[in-house]
Amino acid sequence: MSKQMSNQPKPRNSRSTLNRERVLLAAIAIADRDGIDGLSMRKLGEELNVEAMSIYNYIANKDELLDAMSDYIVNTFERPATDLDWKTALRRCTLSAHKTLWAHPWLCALNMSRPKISTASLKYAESITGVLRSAKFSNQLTHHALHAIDNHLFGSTLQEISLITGMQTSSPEINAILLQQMVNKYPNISHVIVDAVHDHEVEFEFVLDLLLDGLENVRDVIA
Amino acid sequence: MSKQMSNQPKPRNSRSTLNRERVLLAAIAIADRDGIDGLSMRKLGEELNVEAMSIYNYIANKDELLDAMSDYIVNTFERPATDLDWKTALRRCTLSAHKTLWAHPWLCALNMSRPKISTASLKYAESITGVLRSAKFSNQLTHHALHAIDNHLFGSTLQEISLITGMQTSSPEINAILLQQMVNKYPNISHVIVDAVHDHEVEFEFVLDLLLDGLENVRDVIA
DNA sequence: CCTGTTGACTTACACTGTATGCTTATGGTG
DNA sequence: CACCATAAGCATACAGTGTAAGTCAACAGG
Repeated sequence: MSKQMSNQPKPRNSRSTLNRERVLLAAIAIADRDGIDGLSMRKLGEELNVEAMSIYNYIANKDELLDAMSDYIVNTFERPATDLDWKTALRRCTLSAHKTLWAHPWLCALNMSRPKISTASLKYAESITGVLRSAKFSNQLTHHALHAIDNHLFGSTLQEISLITGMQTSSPEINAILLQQMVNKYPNISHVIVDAVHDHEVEFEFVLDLLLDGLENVRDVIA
Repeated sequence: MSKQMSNQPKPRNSRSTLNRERVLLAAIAIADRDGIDGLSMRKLGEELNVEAMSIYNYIANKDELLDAMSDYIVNTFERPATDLDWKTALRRCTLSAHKTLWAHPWLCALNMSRPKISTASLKYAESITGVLRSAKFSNQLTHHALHAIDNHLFGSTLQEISLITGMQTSSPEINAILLQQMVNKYPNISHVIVDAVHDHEVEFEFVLDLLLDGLENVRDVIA
């Protein structure tokens, strides 16, 4: 009976410097620094002072690594408070998640483009769904609301991020020239752009409120 | 003066079977068939009965190819009709674009993850902006509306597509088992899922209407 | 016919993820 | 204490990627 039951593959020898969490954190650090395309197994090994192949003792393949990275962060999403009214609670936690996504610019694209329905995402969705149900939304409307909020969170943030990084790749002067040329070709856009406030946070909140208010309205009209 | 001016790189020798459009169409066909990851320069060459390197006579690099593919399709987006009220016009062309995106499942992710502001996207945005301005939306609100609609179009569609393709990768039996396990772990989601209608088209339209109605409301309240 | 242009081909290189087999340190057991 | 099965880390190798560089042949204009 002295045989230890190690269902978790906890390494018992002190030699092992590696473990799943260290791999994950290093991978996230690289992705934050060099972008998700800059994350290769060899570079990850370098970061961990280990050969690339050693990493495969802790993850099955790169896809699983990417999934795990995504899960790791989604798990840190702030959950909706249960002692607030539904709108404030969802508003608050969505804005919090929005901020988290900005801290890891690669996460949006990763999460949206990979089909996996992870337990992390499910747990988060479960909490949101709970709030909506408590607020007397119908099943159908809860379903719509969940998707609407989720899409806005990931979709808008992704667009914000890719727009910004796109701007940053070209120099300011080039952007200025492009803007000048735009005035001729795209009069409507130019006109709007000039005196519209460009604040992602504001814009994100605006549409979020549009959705939340709209959902509330539909709920009350039907009821 | 017999020398022909060929500013467009039109090949004059009959030998050349290749041209930019043929490359583009073949690339789109492969992406539609095998997914965007299944599109490699060598496979593209094979499809065109040509070696991979020959393609580089018509495109600078793969990134430019991807941009061009995206542009090619965005250019086919139905433009908003000018003889309809703004809401119907935007509703109609957004639903049309939604359908087009579904026909090329790789487009959403591609377009959202690459920062480039293409002329194709700008032209489309210009037309939308025109409609909004004609409908007496303020500059600020037009700006918000444009982003809201655009985000919904690409964001929601991307999520729909990746969800579907995710389901398809695992077998139906596995999905059934997962669903069963979910009932315990995620009671709220399970409860909602059971009798909610799952129709992407309906869901997409629902949120779209939420946005359009909300925007109209904000416009009229402010005015 | 000759010649310069150009489009297609060939080769080569630096990457990628990862399958396979080897080495070596380690902790548990006799 | 000695041994050894185990597993962590390593080295090699392979198929695949995008693409730079150099070669070759077919065509058009003179």
